[in-house]
Amino acid sequence: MPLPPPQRLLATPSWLLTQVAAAAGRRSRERCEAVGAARYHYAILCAVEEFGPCSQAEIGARCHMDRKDVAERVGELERQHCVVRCQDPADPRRKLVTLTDAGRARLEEIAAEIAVAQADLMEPLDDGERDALVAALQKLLGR
Amino acid sequence: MPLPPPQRLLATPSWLLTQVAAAAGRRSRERCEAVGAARYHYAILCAVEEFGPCSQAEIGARCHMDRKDVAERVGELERQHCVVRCQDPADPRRKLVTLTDAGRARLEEIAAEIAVAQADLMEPLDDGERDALVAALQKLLGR
DNA sequence: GCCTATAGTTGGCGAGACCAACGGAGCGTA
DNA sequence: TACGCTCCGTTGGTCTCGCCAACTATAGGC
Repeated sequence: MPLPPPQRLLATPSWLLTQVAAAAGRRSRERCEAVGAARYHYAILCAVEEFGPCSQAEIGARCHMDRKDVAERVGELERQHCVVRCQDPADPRRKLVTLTDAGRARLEEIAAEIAVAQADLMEPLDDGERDALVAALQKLLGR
Repeated sequence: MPLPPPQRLLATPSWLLTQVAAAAGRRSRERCEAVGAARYHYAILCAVEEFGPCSQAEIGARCHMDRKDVAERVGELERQHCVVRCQDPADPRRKLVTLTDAGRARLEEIAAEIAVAQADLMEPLDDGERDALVAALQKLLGR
């Protein structure tokens, strides 16, 4: 039987967000690990799929990831032949990350797992509540 | 100018939660550090204030913290004379954590900082949206 | 008197967010 | 043209947070 948390914490959005995000992260991580992937990989693959070959800096800016972490994870994806890295002819500083066919298949594989995790997480909410939650989070993010 | 994230991520609650929780955590942490405290300290002080002298195990269960972390943080609070730890006469295994006057003052000090962080975080939302967000998060947590 | 469960403590791990420094390369300007 | 500033990728760290394993001591049921 779970003991109720202190009222102060229950009224503190940052605490609630931390708790729920931890639970959501756990679910997503477990699902990703089931197919041998990490959460970062999903974000990178999504970015490369939607915005085409793009630099690591752009991936980091779009997915709110540190440059270091992008470099590491892209390296992992490259070793799995999910993406290829090649120098940008227009600017040799940049390395363009391109999705391969294997990467596209991998993306859909991970996406299916992620979808299960989301459904599991959001199960207690009805459709209206889910939409409201997502909208509120997007609003908080968009600054 | 912030580049927009991939649509897939924007539609993924767990990703949104992680991002917003990270931003919220950053704000709260900065505010807590301004008065030389950690976020864990606030949770512990809240629990002890609301539920009276209680065991470390109970604090952990209520605040969703690992026993190890509770022990460490309570030790820090004790060194700052914010709480006292004494053996439970009814069960020598338990250590009852009790709030001191200094601890109560410290709690209010930290609470004021936390409140600023919350107001800052939730600024883009109107009252209705805030209530809906908090209610949805509580619902997701309550399982 | 056993056996299991619980409480506290110690030590460690892994994921994530973040920061600092470096070399290489673009770009504007004097 | 040469300088300075900025950006990109890379390496090597740090810090928080959640979590797990092992150990000792004790409670409670059998």
